[in-house]
Amino acid sequence: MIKLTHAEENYLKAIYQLSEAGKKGVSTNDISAEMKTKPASVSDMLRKLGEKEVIEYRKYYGVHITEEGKKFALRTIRKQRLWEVFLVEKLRFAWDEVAEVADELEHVQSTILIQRLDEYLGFPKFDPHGDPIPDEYGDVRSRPRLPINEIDINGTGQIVAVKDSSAAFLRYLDKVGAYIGARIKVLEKVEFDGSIEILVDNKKTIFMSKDVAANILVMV
Amino acid sequence: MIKLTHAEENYLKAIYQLSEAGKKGVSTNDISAEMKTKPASVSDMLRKLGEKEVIEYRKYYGVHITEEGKKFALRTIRKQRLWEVFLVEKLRFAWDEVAEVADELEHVQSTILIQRLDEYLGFPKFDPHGDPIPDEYGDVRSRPRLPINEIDINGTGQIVAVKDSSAAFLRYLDKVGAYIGARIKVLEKVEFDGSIEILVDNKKTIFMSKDVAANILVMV
DNA sequence: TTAGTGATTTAGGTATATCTAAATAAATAT
DNA sequence: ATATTTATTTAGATATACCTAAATCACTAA
Ligand SMILES: [Mn+2]
Ligand SMILES: [Mn+2]
Ligand SMILES: [Mn+2]
Ligand SMILES: [Mn+2]
Repeated sequence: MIKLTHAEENYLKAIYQLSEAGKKGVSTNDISAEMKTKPASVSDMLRKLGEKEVIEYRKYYGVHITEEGKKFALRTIRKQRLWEVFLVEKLRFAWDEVAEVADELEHVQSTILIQRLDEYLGFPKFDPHGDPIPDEYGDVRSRPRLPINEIDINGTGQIVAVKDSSAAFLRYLDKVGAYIGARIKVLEKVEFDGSIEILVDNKKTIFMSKDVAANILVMV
Repeated sequence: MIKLTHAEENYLKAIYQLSEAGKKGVSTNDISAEMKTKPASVSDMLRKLGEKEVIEYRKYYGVHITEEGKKFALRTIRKQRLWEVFLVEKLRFAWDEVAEVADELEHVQSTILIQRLDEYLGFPKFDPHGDPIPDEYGDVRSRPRLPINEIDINGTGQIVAVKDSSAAFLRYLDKVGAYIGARIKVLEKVEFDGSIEILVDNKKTIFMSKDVAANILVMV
């Protein structure tokens, strides 16, 4: 049976998520940026992950995650997101405060711990950022969702997730009053810079840049 | 500010607990046995802990923990015991199943996490094995307690802790029906081998060896 | 089609945490 | 008081996970 270290789990999760985002092979530099380590360290790690056959690694041509690798990555992601739910729902963490702690908790090794946590939380399907929680077999049920900037004028929907989970972005959303579950309607799209005005819960209007809008995901 | 690695935290906790048990300096071999590492590895670690001034280390003469070291050890112990309470109270772990998992969870770095966990658990004062949980300043309020074999015939009391927290011992206690909180009365002490018969909750009698009795702590 | 640039890997180094085997200090027994 | 035993440390290795600097590969632009 393959065993992964904490560092290997972190890299593999990053590789999985980068490959989901981009579809094609993931580059050393992308991983380096995501992991905040130097490209040289990434090359080292890719060799090791290749040997463990959780990625397919061709020098100079980026990596692809294997089926086996996906299973490991999804297991880590499941743990991360369950712990995020725990921190928010049970320990009253804000959604911008969970990243660091969940990034440690996700490495605790215990199958029963995760099963029990899942049960204790009521088998949540989504984490505090709207991201789907894989089940124990690695199945992810993802909802169809669109960034706000791709919604037509007068189109309506419900905020279901954020693409960027950085503390800075999340705190900004808190400040302007955008949150998961909010019902929105697109009131105006400025041709010039793509900025957008939305109505939240039929009460409040929010102006946002195209950049912000692109990071808020809505179910129509 | 001193930073300790996971391994250093584990060693320091072991050293603290061994020195509490024995009072005098702790030997390399004792630590080696407790940590399940070789004496050579312990020597290495002692040098490092000495440099960080959490222990006082004189080669060949064992170690003493410093005041600074005690603070760190008690912080780790606090975290371990709070997580043990969480696992038992919230996730329905048995008291013999928590050791391994809590031994990982105790290393998660987040002051707020522990404060919130403490609050969430209702500020418990004792862990599932009856051991006191230090407060956030490292103060431990320990109850006076005696091993059953030191109680006189017809003496009564309440089981408040176990000295040995190994899964084997705890499962044995489950089997014979001894548990934290049980009210007991010493019915007989066999002169020959020190074995003891007790009455539990005025209902059930249990025979136990002196060895077992010595590991069950009672408040009189 | 080749020179140059940027991406990537390799080489060599540090720090942590372990090990085995050898050396040495301390404790014990004769 | 010395020899033997036991405890402990040191020496030298391995494995992980990083780093910087140098080398090398791949792609692109002339
Ligand atoms: Mn992580
Ligand atoms: Mn999340
Ligand atoms: Mn531990
Ligand atoms: Mn305990």
